[in-house]
Amino acid sequence: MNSEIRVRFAPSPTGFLHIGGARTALFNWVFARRHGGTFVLRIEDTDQSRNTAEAAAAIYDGLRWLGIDWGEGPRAGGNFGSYFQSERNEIYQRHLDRLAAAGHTFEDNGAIRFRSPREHVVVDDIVCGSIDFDLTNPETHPDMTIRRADGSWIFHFVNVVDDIEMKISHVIRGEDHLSNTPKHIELYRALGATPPRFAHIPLILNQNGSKMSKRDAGASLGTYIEQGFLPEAVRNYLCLLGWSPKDDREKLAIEEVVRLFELEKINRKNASFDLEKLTWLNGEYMRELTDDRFRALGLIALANSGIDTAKFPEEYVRAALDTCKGKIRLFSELAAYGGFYFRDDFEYNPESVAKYFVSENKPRLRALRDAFAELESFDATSLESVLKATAAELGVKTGALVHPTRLAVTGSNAGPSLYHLLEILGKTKVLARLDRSLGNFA
RNA sequence: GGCGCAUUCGUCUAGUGGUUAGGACACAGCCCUCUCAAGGCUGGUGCACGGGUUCGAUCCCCGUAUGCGCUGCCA
Repeated sequence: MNSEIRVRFAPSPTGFLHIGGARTALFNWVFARRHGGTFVLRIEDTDQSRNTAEAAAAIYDGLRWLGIDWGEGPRAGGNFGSYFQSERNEIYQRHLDRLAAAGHTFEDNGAIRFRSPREHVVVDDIVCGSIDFDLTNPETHPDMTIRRADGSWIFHFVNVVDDIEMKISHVIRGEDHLSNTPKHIELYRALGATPPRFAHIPLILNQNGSKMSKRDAGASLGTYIEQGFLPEAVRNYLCLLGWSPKDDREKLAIEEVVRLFELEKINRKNASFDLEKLTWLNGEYMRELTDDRFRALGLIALANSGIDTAKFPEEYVRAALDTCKGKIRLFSELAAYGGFYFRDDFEYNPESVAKYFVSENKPRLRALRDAFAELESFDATSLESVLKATAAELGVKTGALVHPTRLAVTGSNAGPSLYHLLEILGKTKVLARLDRSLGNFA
């Protein structure tokens, strides 16, 4: 009975899911799965937030996106509800009464404070080790308020009461709570409860080493969703911040993380969030996407970039997207990489224009354009042989034709395979774009 | 200020009382190549500093510095 693992993620509904909170939730979830325990979601909305339901939705959506499900909590039910602190008033009152009856409280200007026993409290933390906190000095450790004069509750109290009531066995939370823990332990004892095991995990910092605040661009999980990151990549990256399998592997399936995860192996050092590395990892997962999923997510990404693919034949869109798969690390790059398939008004890269749209290339490109015009079958194989034959006739290297052509047709010098892209675009568009570019030469 | 936690390449990390301190991202160069990407190869940068303990410390102890957290009738 004492072996039942129950952990919780207890965010307050601020309207978005902090990336650090997401990792805390993830570690709790992985730990629960590792030990066959229960992961509880509890919404700490004591601060009379107005739009709790909407603000909490950001939390549900973020967790769901990451593939984190909860065995108990809002929308899941459970035997220890409500899972909203705003609906647990009677429970808190009951515990407060007990505390008062035992003489642990006193009133202060209408508020209720908890009278500290003033002892040494040793926090035996799974991650941080054994730490001795001296709470004997009233100057440095004043009695904490647990209920405001207006009747609303203070975090420390309700957090502890809920963890007792919900039979939480392990509290896995950010290291910013480490200094709060001795106070919480005082409360557990005063309430006659055995404190749970604690594990304080390091914080996630910005790339410059500063604290990631709500204002920082990457602080919200939502920004990664919007930019087209894959949930499995973000989840994998988050696992690697403060934890590792110790064998140099980095790309790990979540099942593997669950199999290997140990709180004891969590680092104690705060970690900086490295967007570059996340992007790299995302690219690794992008390459493994099934064609169908890549197409589906690609369509969404293009739509988000204002590109309407609906007016193109299904087969055309499919072929176009397929040439982009494996080439981009992030879906937000898709419009820049393959947007030329769907719009004629794309920008021409100025540096490339200066380099390739030069006078000596004009007759070459015109020769190629005329050769293309005579092609009956506008397929990749034919296009390649015609281009190479033309290059040979002109006495230039293949690249001398490839680069200006690509630029003329796509506006860029980076993109999908040229011959395939020409085939998909089709003769009419290709010739039109070549003609347009020929008129724009320096 | 007080209390607490931390400190291995720029970043994420592996690691040990004796290692050429390993991997990854990023970066540079080369190869491959229709570009980009991927892949292959090569390269540079690291144990914060000062004292101890020890035959020997990146690793153990103490101090300093720096960073972060807490120090609320925020959570």
